[in-house]
Amino acid sequence: MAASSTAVAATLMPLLIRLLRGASDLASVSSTHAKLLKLGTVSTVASSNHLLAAYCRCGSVAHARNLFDGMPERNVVSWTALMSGYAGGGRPRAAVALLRGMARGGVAPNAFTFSTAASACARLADACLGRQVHARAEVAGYARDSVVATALVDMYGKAGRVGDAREVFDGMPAAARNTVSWASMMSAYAQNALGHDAILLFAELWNNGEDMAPNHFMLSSVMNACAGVGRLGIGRCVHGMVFRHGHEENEVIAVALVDMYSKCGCYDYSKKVFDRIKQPSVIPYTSIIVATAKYGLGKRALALFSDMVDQGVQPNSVTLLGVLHACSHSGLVDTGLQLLHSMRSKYGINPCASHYTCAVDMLGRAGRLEEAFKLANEAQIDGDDALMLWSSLLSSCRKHKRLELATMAGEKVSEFTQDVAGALVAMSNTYASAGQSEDAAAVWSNMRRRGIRKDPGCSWIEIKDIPYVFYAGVVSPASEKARELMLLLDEMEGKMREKGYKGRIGGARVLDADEEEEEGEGVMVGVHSELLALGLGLLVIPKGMAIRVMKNLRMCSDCHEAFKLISGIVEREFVVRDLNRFHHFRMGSCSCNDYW
DNA sequence: CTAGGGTTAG
Repeated sequence: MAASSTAVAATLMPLLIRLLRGASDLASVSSTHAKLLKLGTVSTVASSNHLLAAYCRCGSVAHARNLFDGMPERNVVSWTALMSGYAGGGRPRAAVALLRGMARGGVAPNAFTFSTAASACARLADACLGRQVHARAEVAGYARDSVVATALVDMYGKAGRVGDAREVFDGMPAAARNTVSWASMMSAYAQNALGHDAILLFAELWNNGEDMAPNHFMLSSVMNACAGVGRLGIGRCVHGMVFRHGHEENEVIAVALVDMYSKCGCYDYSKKVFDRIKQPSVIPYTSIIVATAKYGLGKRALALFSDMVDQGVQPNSVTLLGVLHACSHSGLVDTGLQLLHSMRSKYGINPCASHYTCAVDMLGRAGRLEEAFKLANEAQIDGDDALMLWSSLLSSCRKHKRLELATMAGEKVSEFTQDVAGALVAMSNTYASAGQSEDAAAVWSNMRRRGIRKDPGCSWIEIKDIPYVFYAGVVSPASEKARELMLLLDEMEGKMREKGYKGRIGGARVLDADEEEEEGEGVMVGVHSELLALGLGLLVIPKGMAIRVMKNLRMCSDCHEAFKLISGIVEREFVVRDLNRFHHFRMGSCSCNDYW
């Protein structure tokens, strides 16, 4: 009798296990669980582990936990399965905490455990916790395992510690570095605004002739890097690889391409790629809407949005932000306000800080500053989000020369202690443009006293696939080209004077090779970096080709004016990507119609 | 039986 029931169990078990592996819903896992209980075999560690994993896969960590708690014996697989369940179920902190639990239970973690724990830390973007996991993995001898090390690279990258990520990557045995490891290191760079380094690493992999076909993960990471830094040349080359390796139907790749072309100043290509996507989901739609917004094509962005809704695609919070941006950059202020106030009822999305900031910016840009202040106060935003909101108001006040309101916004800003550099510079510039240079200088000396430094503004231009970066007021290294560049800008300045231009674009210093750039001493900086980049473009990019310049800050109105004039003088097209949007200069005017 | 990577915004 007993022998026959054991025999039945032995034949049924593999079947039930197979059933579990294919199960994706709670009901079928539960019913298999019941059958296993009837057979009396559930108490073995292996069958319980199968059940644990199945509960986690179908998203019911609570059931998994119950089962786990009732297990008389647990091994490393049981612990790791549960950990993976927590990590995937949006409770990464609980996942990592299990590491301590298993130590108490006397179970030794393995490579699976550490990679799961590291990936949980990545989700948390918590370098401190991640470092502890790293240390434990090191002690246990798993830190150089291919998967564990790759998870650590990803973790450090997501936690903003690129240097640590690179250290783990470099410490891996060469044989352990596979496509995933390389792709993870590239995304670590790309996600930390170090796109040029991501591209260099990609090139390194390429030039070493490693026999590693780029998969769609790697290609989208690199494409993302190209988008971030506006490297059209490399981006096109990567597009070619996408074709050669047959990834052009992949939607994630297509989105990366849409994004890359739009951020490199090629809206038309971006739109072409988008139009080839068969059934675009919310992300490609959002991407093209944001792109359209950045080119100042507000009406077109709104049309794309209504297409999307007609197709039954649910917008998300990012989509609505994109649509608000479109309204903002095109002066469709009342449409934008209606959208803000109806997004909850129409699309079920609660406006959050970024939506309010965008709307406040839209009102401010349009000069409706009283309304902007009212909305800013009503929105009840606090924390770091509030800094963004008030900084944006501050720059609107400056643009519309409303010093009294600027001071109010400035007071709000000065309550913050972190990341205030940008706002303080805006405040100083506000005083400067109102002619109060002493107040402006006071803000600077206050910043110096508090040790607050601002990332310098810079611009860059890609020439024959190589980026050239410029900082305000200086050209280096000293070379024949540098001198030619200065002469050209002087010449342009002269021609612009005849057309009534009052700014100054020549006279940057040429730095000698061994000379270090000094700290900016005061409010006045020299020639802005975008003009230097433009000058190089004029020197070396053949006539007939558009010159594309990228900048890490917003374009100032003097430079904007200069670009317009020069486009008329030399009869060429320039595309400038600034922090927020694109400007397309042609025949003396700009696509933004001076509204930005 | 348990593990790592990619897309939209800021």
